[in-house]
Amino acid sequence: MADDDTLSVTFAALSDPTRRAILARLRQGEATVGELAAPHAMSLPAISRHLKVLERAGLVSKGREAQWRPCRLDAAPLREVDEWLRGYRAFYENRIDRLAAQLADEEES
Amino acid sequence: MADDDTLSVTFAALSDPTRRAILARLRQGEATVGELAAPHAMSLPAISRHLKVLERAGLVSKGREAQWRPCRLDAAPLREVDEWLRGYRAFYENRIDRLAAQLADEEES
DNA sequence: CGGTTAATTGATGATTTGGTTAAGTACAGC
DNA sequence: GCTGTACTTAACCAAATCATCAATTAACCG
Repeated sequence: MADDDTLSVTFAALSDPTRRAILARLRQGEATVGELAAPHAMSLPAISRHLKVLERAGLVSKGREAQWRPCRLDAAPLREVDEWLRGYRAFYENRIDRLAAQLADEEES
Repeated sequence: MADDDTLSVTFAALSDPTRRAILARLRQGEATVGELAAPHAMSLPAISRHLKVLERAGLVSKGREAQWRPCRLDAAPLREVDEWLRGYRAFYENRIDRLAAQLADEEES
């Protein structure tokens, strides 16, 4: 990861497929740590730590209900990712259109 | 990083501010390794490695022109990020609108 | 109280990351 | 061919990451 700026922490949190799977699961609603761990061939402590990474990135928040820690998605940091991405959108959108336009230009000359 | 799926590699590459700065610089057009290194208080080898990370992620490609390696932005992987993000857009967009709606509901009841 | 369940924390270890300096490669030009 | 410029690779080191199992905390329940 290296730095602690929001974007770096967010991207780092998203760079692990297990963590992205957890986020995907949380779109369907709250889930306990155990429920989140179930689909993964991984120990519970490992999932607990992945959740801590997501929490530190502000992507997940945990409640306390008896001995359960219901987790829920907190997507706000993704908006920053979206805004960052916006600065690059022109470079990857309509790629085919722009390629076609370029080819047309070449043909004209 | 951990895994080698495209999205993981891309997010990992983006999780470093130096690398994001390099991408930002490349939006303005091609640049040599030395030119990319100049703004950073960091040795040239360090930048060279950052570039290799970006290359492996498919975000940058290098040419060869005499002893220079002109680098250019290759934004295609960012489209995948955009697509991934799309699945979460509903959770972070119109946050204020949805909050207002929720408050209105509460007031009604 | 004692036992079970849910989850976190500690200790450990392998691997990766991100930086350094020093040496090596490749090309340009005198 | 020699020298300087551009960049990469090698060797090394410190710190972070990601997993493990074992121990701990905390709450419920009979």
